Amino acid sequence: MPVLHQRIAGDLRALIHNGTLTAGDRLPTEQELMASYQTSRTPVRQALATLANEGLIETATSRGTFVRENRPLTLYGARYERAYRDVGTTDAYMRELRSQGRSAGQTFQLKIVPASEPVSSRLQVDESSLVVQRRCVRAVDNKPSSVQDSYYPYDIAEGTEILSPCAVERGTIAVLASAGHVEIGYVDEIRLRTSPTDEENRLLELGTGMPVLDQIRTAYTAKRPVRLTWNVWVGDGIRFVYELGDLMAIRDEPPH
Amino acid sequence: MPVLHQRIAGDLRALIHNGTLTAGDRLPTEQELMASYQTSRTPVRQALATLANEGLIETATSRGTFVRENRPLTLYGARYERAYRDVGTTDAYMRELRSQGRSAGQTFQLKIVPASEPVSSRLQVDESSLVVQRRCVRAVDNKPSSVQDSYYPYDIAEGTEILSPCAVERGTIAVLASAGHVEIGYVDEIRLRTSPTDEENRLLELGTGMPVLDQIRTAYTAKRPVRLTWNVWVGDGIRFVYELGDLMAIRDEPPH
DNA sequence: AAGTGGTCTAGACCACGGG
DNA sequence: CCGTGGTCTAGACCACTTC
Repeated sequence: MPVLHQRIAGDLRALIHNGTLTAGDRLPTEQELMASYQTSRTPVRQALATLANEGLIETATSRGTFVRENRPLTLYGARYERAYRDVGTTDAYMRELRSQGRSAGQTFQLKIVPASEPVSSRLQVDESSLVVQRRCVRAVDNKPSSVQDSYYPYDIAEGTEILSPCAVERGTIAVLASAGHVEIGYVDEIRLRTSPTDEENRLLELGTGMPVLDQIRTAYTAKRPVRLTWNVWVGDGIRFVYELGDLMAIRDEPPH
Repeated sequence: MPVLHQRIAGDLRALIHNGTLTAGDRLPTEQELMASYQTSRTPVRQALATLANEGLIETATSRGTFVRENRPLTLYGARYERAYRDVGTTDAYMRELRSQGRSAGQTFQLKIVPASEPVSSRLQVDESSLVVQRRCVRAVDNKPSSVQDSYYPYDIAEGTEILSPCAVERGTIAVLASAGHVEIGYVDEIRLRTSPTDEENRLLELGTGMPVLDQIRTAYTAKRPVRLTWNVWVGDGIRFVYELGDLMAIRDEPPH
């Protein structure tokens, strides 16, 4: 038999899962829960903390506690026979998003910075040599979804649109390609990070305890790494899909 | 200026990051922290809860609070030109683990079960038709690391070693191949799950609030899906790496 | 002004682990 | 038996939002 705070959390979790409470709904206040369960504030708050941790609810100081929306975005890290095929028409991410019927928003920012360690080692440049950083903070359905930092060695970005401080319509991969830097492959790393930076907390509006997923893509030409794209996603807001091998006839979407 | 519980958490976090406290060390007791900070139990416990959430520490009732070890395992979801090449010698996972200098342990279990929804839709079999489930609970460096459930349509497993209730030395992919079911590709899905099941909590010894990562691999022959391997990893214990495209000369390991 | 969640105090009892 | 963390009580003050 679970203890009180677990029972409270379980009851509320059930209300959310069975649809009695849905995205955006306000939960009972702490006072109301204390009254319902004839208890003090501690177990009520512990129950709410648990649910907040699971990403089911979010608390808004002075306003209340609300059911959190969660429709994870599906991102194809590799799609059979599509990699580098339809590059150059428009940004692949925006296209994918629209095909899933989601609304998108983004802001751009350009910086020239010294390469920090994780960047320099992957781009195989000296630490603190200059790299171009293009930051893109993206929202899906009007909620912050990811912070993307793309890094380019300065000698490669020089003289191209990569140095323009706004979104490049045809995509930066196409820009690099027409400058002679044709990407032929990439390495994706994916890992969980449980303690986001303060900046990520602010930009992504992470609730208490929500971890992030790092997706680090190092892209190569035949000669060298030319691009490092570091995506930080709200942990429960993304699903990665990699299609690999000679898949051909099989063309179903992976389920839910 | 942060509030008290944030200061306490920050101080302890610093002690862990700078190496004053290392894996397995015991933290000051709650009483000691209350004395150090001249405060009551609440902010101390909140600070410890925060760190537990980040996976930095774990609490052991009646014994104390300890610094948690965390050396994430690197798992190659796809490695250029290696997929399906050296299959058939021994289990790929064990080989990879040994090459990273980690010790491995695993337990097996065989069941024949009706296919639940997420399994049936991916294997394209009727819901609640029979599938073979091979469960493998894996430990790395003597700590639970992942629960792997592999599912096979019954008609495919029938008459092969897949139905043997112990580890198959040459690997199940080779077994299927010699029975005429040659895998030609797979689809990997990766996502975060913030509320693990009670069973996962028990098997993986997840601390409070530690999420898990689902890695769901659906493998295909030229005709149909033949295998579904569902890995559940301790959230901060794994790093996935996918190498894609025509990478050839570039043969550095991705950094830490 | 009233109500909300965030923070903190100062206690209490419990189950459990180790000497 | 004593110390540990887990749970709970019964208060308090604050900053902030909403009315």
